[in-house]
Amino acid sequence: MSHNIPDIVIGRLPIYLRALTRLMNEGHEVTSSHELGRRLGISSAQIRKDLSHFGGFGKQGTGYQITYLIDQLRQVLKVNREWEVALVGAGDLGSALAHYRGFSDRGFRIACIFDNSPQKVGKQISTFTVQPLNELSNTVEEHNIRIAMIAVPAEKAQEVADLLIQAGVRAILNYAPMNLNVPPDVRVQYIDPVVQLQRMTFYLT
Amino acid sequence: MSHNIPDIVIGRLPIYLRALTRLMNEGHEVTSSHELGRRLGISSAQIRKDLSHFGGFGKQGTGYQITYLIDQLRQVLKVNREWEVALVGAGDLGSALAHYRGFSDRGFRIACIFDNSPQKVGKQISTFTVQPLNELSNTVEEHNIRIAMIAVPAEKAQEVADLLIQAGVRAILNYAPMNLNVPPDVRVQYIDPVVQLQRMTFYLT
DNA sequence: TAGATTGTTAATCGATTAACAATC
DNA sequence: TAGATTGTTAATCGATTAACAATC
Repeated sequence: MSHNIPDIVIGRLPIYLRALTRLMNEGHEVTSSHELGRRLGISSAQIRKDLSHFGGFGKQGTGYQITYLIDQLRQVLKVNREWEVALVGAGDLGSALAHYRGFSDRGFRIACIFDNSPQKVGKQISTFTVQPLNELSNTVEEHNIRIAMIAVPAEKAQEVADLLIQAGVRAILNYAPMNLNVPPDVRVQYIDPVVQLQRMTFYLT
Repeated sequence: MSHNIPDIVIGRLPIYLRALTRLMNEGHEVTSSHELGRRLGISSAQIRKDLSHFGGFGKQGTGYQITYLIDQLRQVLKVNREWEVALVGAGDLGSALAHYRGFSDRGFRIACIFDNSPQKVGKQISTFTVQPLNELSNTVEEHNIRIAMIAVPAEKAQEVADLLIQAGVRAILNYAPMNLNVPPDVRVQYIDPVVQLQRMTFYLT
């Protein structure tokens, strides 16, 4: 079972989870590695191999009980609970994230929003009041927050990351278009739409 | 040179390009595979190998002229021009994208925005007027637009994708949290913040 | 039983790394 | 020249796929 799972396998589990949830909402009760693979453009062998790292979740001849597999994957990924997330940056993007309704049923809840511009501090965004950056350490430590999203300009991203890590954050979703330098026990994921667009233009004729 | 470049290599080039631009802005004129690798957490061998697919851009003993390498990578990725992008969805996220200033100097320009809600159509967002979805085909075809961003609810994403592809789009950046079914000559990239968060919680203690 | 599909092993494929001659 | 770094080849490492016995 769970010896040392490759990163790349962990990276696919949320995709499986999303597809399974969709299948469930469409009224399916059971699926197979073939059906899931067809939907995702992944080989059925890979899906079975990936899942086998964590246990035998299926039945020969019939496949996988969808609700059961969803439960198991949520457990593996530790999203069978609600994680509080700190959001730094209350610009257009930060506001859009604050309003986004899609976090809560997938394991996350924004708990606080920070910004250092005087125009933003004190502002009401969704159900939150924007806090100044100098309250970040206290708030994050008090709530024992381990996850943060950075939606500030590139020039500020590294210093914000340093602050967050200092306060105990160990997972960062960085929307600023730059690489962050972090200690080895901190995970970072990046969202840069321009990078993703540039990954496609090469193939356009 | 350019026989059949692995996807994964193409995927790293925009990261190199971003880091090189940053180095340039910091005043550097020359860099090495070691320096770049250190910044990105990538081995120097991999960077040299990746670049060697497209030519010899460096000099033994000294490294890479940054402005030259940037030029070459922009050429390889075909972002040494400005691509017009169609944006579908004028909600919080669509609006944030419309206001984002970071596209233009990296090869992209939003050219039009579509939404099918009566409250949104006709609305002014940034410098755009939101157009109804039934104008999508005409506008996309007229401008010969090849790239689109989808920022609509998950339930609508597949039908919007079908419309876009029908109109000639061949590269889609999908913000809706679901997999799209597209023909093999269409590239899709996905942005789902929850997936990225779920890739990190596994590692939290 | 016949048909289907899992979980796993072994084979294949591809990507990363190490090493070094070439050379600035 | 001495030191540094590239581009490339070969070795290593890891991930994907194919195949199939087990079994529902």
